[in-house]
Amino acid sequence: MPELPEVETTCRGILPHIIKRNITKVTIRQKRLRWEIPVRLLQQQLLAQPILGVSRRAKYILIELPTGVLIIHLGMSGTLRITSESSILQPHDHFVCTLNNGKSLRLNDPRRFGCVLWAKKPEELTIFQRLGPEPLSTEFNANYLHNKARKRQIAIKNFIMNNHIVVGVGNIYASESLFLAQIHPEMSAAKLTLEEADKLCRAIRKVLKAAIKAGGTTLKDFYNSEGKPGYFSTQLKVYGKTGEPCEVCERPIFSTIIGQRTSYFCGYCQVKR
DNA sequence: ACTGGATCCTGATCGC
DNA sequence: TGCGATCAGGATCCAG
Repeated sequence: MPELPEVETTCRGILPHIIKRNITKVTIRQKRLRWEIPVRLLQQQLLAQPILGVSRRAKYILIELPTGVLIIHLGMSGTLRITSESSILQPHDHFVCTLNNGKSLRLNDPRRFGCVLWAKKPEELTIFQRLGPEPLSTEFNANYLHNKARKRQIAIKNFIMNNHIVVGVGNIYASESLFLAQIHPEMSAAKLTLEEADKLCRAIRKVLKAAIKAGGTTLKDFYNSEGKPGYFSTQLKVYGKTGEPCEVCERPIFSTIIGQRTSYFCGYCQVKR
């Protein structure tokens, strides 16, 4: 799925096409996503109102209207694209907003792990209240991470992928960040020293910023709002590189399953302890 | 309060 | 070529 950089790329891509436009039609072809799309509520709330802004919180895309916020999550396989209003609907185009500029905003999500929600204010939703800090904010720092990690026996990789701890770090960028910070993904979070926490925070920020700059990572099916891929995959150091030489020490990259997710690391640069 | 595992889906790929 | 097994970028929920 889209991790934070892909969601950020999507937000930036759709913004100029939808800002200040009105939604003239809402089409919901499949309402059974992660949570059922509130069809009637959206039909009531979205029509004939100007879109005031587009932003992101965690991996949620927030489209602000005068009476509330349309909240979209892309799940594992979702894309949100701008197309011409007349272009033919594709399989898995579940949710479509037709705009008064001849364009459409389309959520396509084959696996249907995404969601479309409505809230007066996102903060009123439980799922938003539980979210940890944005990784690119000052709130996410060495002291915060070190303090949260105390007494947590879970593997550090799972820990940083937990959106109650910090948002936006998914399976790709977790592996990449830990490689950059030279921390073994299976190390228990409780062992994280303040120094390592600092290194890890910086690594997460660096990786995410670089990925945003590159327009995200396209493995196979991430495309931005204009249908183009992201180019961060050329900068990946370990993700998907089992057996290939580590860029630093030239020993082979290992992969293993941690918390049901494949994890990639260098067994030499990221010493286990 | 934490932790690991199951779970929601479709589609691509791989081995036989 | 066909078919079943396995694996995917997420995150919630549930049992222990």
